Amino acid sequence: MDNLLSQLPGYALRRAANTAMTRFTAMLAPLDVKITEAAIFMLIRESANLTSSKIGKELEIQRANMVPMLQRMEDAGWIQREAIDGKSQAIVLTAEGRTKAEEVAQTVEQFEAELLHRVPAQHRKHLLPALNAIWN
Amino acid sequence: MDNLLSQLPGYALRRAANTAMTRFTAMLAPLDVKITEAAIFMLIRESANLTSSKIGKELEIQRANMVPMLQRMEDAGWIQREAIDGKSQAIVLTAEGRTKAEEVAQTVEQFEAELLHRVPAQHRKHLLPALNAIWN
DNA sequence: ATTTATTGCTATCGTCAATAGCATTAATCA
DNA sequence: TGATTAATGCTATTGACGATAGCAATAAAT
Repeated sequence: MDNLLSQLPGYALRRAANTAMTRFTAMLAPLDVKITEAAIFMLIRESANLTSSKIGKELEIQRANMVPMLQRMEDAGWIQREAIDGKSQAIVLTAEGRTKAEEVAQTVEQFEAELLHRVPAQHRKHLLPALNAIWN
Repeated sequence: MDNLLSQLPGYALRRAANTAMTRFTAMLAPLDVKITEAAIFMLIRESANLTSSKIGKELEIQRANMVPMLQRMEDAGWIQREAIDGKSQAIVLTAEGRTKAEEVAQTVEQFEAELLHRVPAQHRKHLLPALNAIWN
């Protein structure tokens, strides 16, 4: 009965993403970090002088939806805003935020390793290029 | 800058699913059918005497979340409930629902074909087993 | 200098999934 | 058989994430 739907790549994609993200959510929970915040951490950890809209463009998160994310991250003491000009503000990690970012990076690494491990070896190297072809 | 995250299978999985589901949503919109409803249609189209909780188990949708779905599908005139015993009810397609189910199935086929087409040929046959390994 | 684009924001909505709890009925087993 | 346990369908609420429409201020472009 399940055969039916699990023959469909689109359905499998949805289910796989769901399963993986549930797992990732659980792994991030002890850090009190959400998935999207983890992505933001990964980004600003490596690049300085990113603004909200630059991050949004990169992660394809709309400006309007960046606001509460960054607000929470600021309230948590992880990021600070620094005026670039009268319009733009750089999103900068605080000391606490840097620590959190490293913990996140470590969790990401673990999560990604687990994920790949689930995929049979003969399919493993095809996963990333296949997925990237779907959204790029 | 994107290189960073798009090296991560988990991130790619999330983005790919997102892109694909956005596309699927758009394709279903003219039918006034939502993604989860499409899955339900695909299921009850092929199996008779499914109950809400059987569908839920199959699709891993919680009982509580099945309620508004089936309610909407009933209000739309696509399904009917038929008592099996004092506790369970079969979810049955109406005539209108059968038509809708066929349209959905056709849309699914189109969507799945498009999706596979996006994946470079050399990775194509690996996608389904890789994804199924992740959630199964 | 004026028009256009960008930035950050408010407010609101939609989809999907999760949790906790409840009443009714069916199934189990002592 | 009678009492316990499990299953079914439901209400109510919450959370994460994404989408749209619109606004005021500022920067960039012509």
